[in-house]
Amino acid sequence: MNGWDALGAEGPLYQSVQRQMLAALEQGEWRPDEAIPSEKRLCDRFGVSVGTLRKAIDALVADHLLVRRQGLGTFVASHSRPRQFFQFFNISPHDGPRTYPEITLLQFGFGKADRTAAEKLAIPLQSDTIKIKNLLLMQGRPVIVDTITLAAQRFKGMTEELVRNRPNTLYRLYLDAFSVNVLRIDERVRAATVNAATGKLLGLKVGDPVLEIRRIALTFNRQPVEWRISHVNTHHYEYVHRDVVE
Amino acid sequence: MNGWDALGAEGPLYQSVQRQMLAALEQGEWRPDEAIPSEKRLCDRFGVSVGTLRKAIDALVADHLLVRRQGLGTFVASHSRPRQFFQFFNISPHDGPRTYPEITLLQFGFGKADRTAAEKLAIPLQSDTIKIKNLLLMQGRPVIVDTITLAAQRFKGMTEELVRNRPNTLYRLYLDAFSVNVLRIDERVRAATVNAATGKLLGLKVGDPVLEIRRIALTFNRQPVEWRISHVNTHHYEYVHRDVVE
DNA sequence: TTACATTTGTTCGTATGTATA
DNA sequence: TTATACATACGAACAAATGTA
Repeated sequence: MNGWDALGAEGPLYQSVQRQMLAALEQGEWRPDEAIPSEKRLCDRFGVSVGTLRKAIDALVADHLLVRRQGLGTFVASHSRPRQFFQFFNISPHDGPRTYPEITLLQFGFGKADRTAAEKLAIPLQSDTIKIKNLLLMQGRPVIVDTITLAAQRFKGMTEELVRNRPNTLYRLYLDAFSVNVLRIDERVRAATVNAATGKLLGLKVGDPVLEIRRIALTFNRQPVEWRISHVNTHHYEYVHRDVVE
Repeated sequence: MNGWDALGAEGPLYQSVQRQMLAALEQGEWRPDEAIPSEKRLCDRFGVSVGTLRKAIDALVADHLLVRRQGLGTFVASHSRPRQFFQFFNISPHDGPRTYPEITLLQFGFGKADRTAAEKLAIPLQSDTIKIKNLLLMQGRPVIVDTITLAAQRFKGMTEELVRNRPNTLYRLYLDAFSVNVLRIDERVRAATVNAATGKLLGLKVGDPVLEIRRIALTFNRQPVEWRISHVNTHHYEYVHRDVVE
C-alpha cells in the first residue's frame, strides 16, 4: 500500500470518490436536474462498497451539489425548481411571508472592467464585461436596484434578448446557456445614502439611507463569476440572515 | 413491530437515538466542553449498533451540537474556544482580516418588556427584563452599539458584575451561569439614520446612515432567549454573509 | 522510547424496509 | 405486481490518533 489513489490525492477512499464525482460534475458529465447513475453502478465504477460510496454522496449532498430522492435516484442540484428561487434572495418583508419580486430590465450593455470589477471577478483591468441593471418590485413597490457585472469571456454570446426572455432566474440562465453553475455567494452589506438616479427609481430622496449589498457569486473552486451591487429601500423590506453554531 | 420507540415519536431508529441524545444535552446530563460516553457505551445504553449510533451522532455533529475528536472522544460544543467567538460576529473590515472588538459596557439595568421585546422574546407584556448596552471598538474606532434585552425569568441572578467581569463572550456567560445555550441567531438588517445618542457614540452626525441589525438568539427548540438591536457605522466595517445552494 | 489501552475513523458486506414508476 | 433505487440497520475488521504507563 502506497497511499495513492487512482485519481490523484491522498486521504480516505471516500474522499477520493468524492473528488472523482466532483470532477464529473464540473466537467458536465452529469447535468443539473439529471439523475446520476445508481449507487450500484457507481460502486462498480469506483470499485468501492455501498457504504463508502454513500459517504461520498453524503458529502456532496451536504454541499448541496446533489439531491437524493428515495425510489427515484440521486440528482444534480439546480436553480430550476421554484422553491429554490429564494436561495440567494435574502430580502423579505418586515412582517409576513416572503414574496416573489417582479423584475424589470433597465439596462443591458457592454463595457470594460474597472478596478473594482477586475478585482472582484479576478479578470484583467479593461477586459470586456457585460452590464445588467434591474429594478425589482415587491408587491408593486420599487425595492431593489441591481447593478450586475459579468466577465464577457465566461458568457460569450450573451444578449439582451436572452436576459429579457429568460423563463427562470438569471442564475438558471447562466447555467443553461453558459454552463456556469452558481454554487455560493459572498455578500457584504453597508449603509449608504442613495444617489439621485437610484433614489428616483426607489422613490427616495437623495441622501435617504439604503442598504448597499456587494455580492460576489462563485462557482466550482470558488471562482467568481458575477459581481453585483444592490441598493435596497428597507422601508418595508429588510435583509435576512440566519446563522447556526459551528 | 408497531413502529413505536421507547422514547416517544415514530421514524427511523437513528432518529430516536438522536432525540434521546438531544434530550440528554438539553437536560444538562452532558455539559459543554465535556466528553460524552464512548460509542461503545452509548451503543449499550441505547441498544443499537455502532453504525446506527454513529448516524445519530453524525446528525448532532452536523447541527454543531457535538464535536468529534479522534482518539479522544466526542464533546459537547461550546463558545469557549477563541476561534468560536466569531461565529455570531458578522462584522468585518472592508478589507483585510477580521479583528476582535474591544467591548465597553455602557449600561446595565432592569425594565419591563415593551411590545417588541415581548413579541421577540415570546414573553408577556410588562414582564421583567434585563437591559444591556455595549459599545464595541474595532482597532480603536467605535463601530457598533448593541442594545440587548433578556427575559429576567431565564437569567435569574444576572448582575452587572457578572456581565462586566465575564472572561469570555456574553453567550458563554449565558451558558456557564444560566445554562442557556445559544444555538442559532436570526438577523434582519435595515438601513437607518442614526439618532443623537448613538451618533455621538459612533462619531456620526444625526441623520448619517447606519446599519440597524435586529437579532433574535435562539436555543433548543428555537426558543428565543435574547433580543438585540445593533447599530453599525459601516464607514470602515461591513456586515458579512456567505450563502450556499440548497 | 516503547508499548498499550481507549476512542474515533474508514471500509467492507449483507439484509431488510420504503418509495416510485 | 414487479423492478429499481435509495434508506435503514447490523456487525466485523482494521487504521489512525491520543494519552498514559
